[in-house]
Amino acid sequence: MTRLSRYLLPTEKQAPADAEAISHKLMVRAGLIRQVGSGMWSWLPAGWRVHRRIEQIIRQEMDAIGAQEMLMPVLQPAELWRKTGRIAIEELFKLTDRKGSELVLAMTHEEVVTSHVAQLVRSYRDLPLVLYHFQVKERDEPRPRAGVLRTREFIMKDSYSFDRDEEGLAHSYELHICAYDRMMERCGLRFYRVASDVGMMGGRSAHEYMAPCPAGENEVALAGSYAANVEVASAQAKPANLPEPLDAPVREHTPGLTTVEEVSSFLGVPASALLKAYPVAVEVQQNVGENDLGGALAGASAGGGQRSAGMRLVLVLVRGDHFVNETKLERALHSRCRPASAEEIESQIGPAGFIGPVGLQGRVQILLDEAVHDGCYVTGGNERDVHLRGVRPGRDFTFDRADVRTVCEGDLVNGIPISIERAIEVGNIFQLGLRYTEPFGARFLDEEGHSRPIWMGCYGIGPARVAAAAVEQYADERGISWPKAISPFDVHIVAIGREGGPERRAADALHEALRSAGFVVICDDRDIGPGQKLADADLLGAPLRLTVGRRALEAGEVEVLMRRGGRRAGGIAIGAGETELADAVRTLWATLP
RNA sequence: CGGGGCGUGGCGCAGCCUGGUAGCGCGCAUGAUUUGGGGUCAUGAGGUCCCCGGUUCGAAUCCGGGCGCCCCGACCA
Repeated sequence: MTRLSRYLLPTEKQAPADAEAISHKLMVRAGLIRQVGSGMWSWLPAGWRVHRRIEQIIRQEMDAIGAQEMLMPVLQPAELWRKTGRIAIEELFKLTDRKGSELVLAMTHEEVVTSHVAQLVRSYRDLPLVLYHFQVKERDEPRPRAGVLRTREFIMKDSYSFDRDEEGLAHSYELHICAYDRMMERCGLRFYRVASDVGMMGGRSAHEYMAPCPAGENEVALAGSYAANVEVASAQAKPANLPEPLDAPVREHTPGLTTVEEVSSFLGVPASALLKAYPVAVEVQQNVGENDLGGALAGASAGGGQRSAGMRLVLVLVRGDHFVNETKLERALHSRCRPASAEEIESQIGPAGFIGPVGLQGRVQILLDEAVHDGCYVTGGNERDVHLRGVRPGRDFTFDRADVRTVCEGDLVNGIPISIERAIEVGNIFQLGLRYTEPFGARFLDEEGHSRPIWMGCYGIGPARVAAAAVEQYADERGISWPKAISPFDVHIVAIGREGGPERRAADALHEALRSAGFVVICDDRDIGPGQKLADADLLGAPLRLTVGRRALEAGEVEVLMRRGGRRAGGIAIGAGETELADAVRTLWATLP
């Protein structure tokens, strides 16, 4: 029996002063988590129950697709990470032991699992293989935030698939999509599966599982069946409103006017008729073919720097009402890039705030966004206090083209306008391809005895984020409202009245009946006022609340409240036998979200 | 990495400017009262005022250094 009088559930009336996000406030207030340091959190008993229930759902769905659970260490030799080049990642914790050996704290486990597979898998008969574990991940986050949403240490389920060929990988990927869809549904989350950037993992195709909520750090673009992270989303732009074309560019004096807003209002043209010039410094690759290895990982200035051969400038042009998307830009350039420094701009292009594409031929590559259609635009004049009107791409400057802008709300995909929502990334799946198996020499012998590389995928999901997302999505002004599958308790019994009184005896009987029927029950038997108990029950958010007070005893019925929406259900007869009680609750339970 | 803010009992805060016995609300303990929405009363416990150094007769308060934590930004030229 779980009695609140004996349970560590430190609820608080006031949220921590520094909390912003709803989930942060409520999870602390409800006594689920406590902070240890920046980005470091303990899970208190009730919070840990939530975490474990989510884990269990994930575990069941992984097992259901034939994945095998194992466990790999967090502390790892740095050598493994040198092999893949990921030693250069800044978020990777590095340390040395007393002998001076270099170690890392793993942020994911591709290196270890792949090194195992490279050793242990020999034959096509050993494939396909899916391995997973729940393990702590360590990340030196530049900025931990929002309680358990972005932490430096967290538990993640990560699985790794190993296949004979690309088709096998695609199949493993599909299996994971099914498993992940089911996990999300079973956890009761509203979610989107969106196309995403491959990011630091390197590799090929990728999707993210996004739970929409205001505290989310990501934005997703949605249009009908289209769903993509804004970092990679593409869409058809709303048409620009262009002025009459001119035969040649005309100089305009624009003293001190450097922003799109200033220039467009001064010249009386809409922002969409301007070309915004965004100079970036791009890493020059010596050997593009080899790039898949280091790829997006080797930071511009990071140590190792195997193939950086200096920087060159590229002038990116997007419409004045659009924004450059650096993720898409790096993809288009097949290289890391960063905004150019003030010195680089001044020395190679022109005065900051007045730069443009005209007159740069041969000196700086010009990359024109696809949403810039033929017509005459206003651009910087590469001269202080001067802009040019009537600049026409192709006539007045030459360019390369790419889709490098961030989509806007209302842009079209297949004729359907995009909406943009904030969301928490709770899971992600990647087709890694040979990104990790090659460096570790993970190969197998096929039916003909030929050695072939193993095709790999990886798949992560964070139970803590699932929990936080559920809190965000369903909380109301009274507190948390858990989906029934992941609530710390199924039923919260509020026992009003004095200890030893008839209400308490009735509550105990109810507790025992439901417990033996398989429900996880918490009973508030504390010697405090009824208001406090009811408020704590609201805060903790179990889906079903049963109140046993004098009112109930007189009516001969226990009062039932469904937390979501605060709906009252018909009472349950107190005098009924255990079986009848359990059946009544079971019937109600089936109707809960 | 840039900007801003904060560190005083478990939580939320005041006191600091203008140096002089460390306070308030909630919580906690004990007792009484109350028992369907955080009720009431009484008594009580609990603090290295983040740390180190300096100034001073005297530092939570002033000065210097450090540590910790939070928020915003880190594309809009």
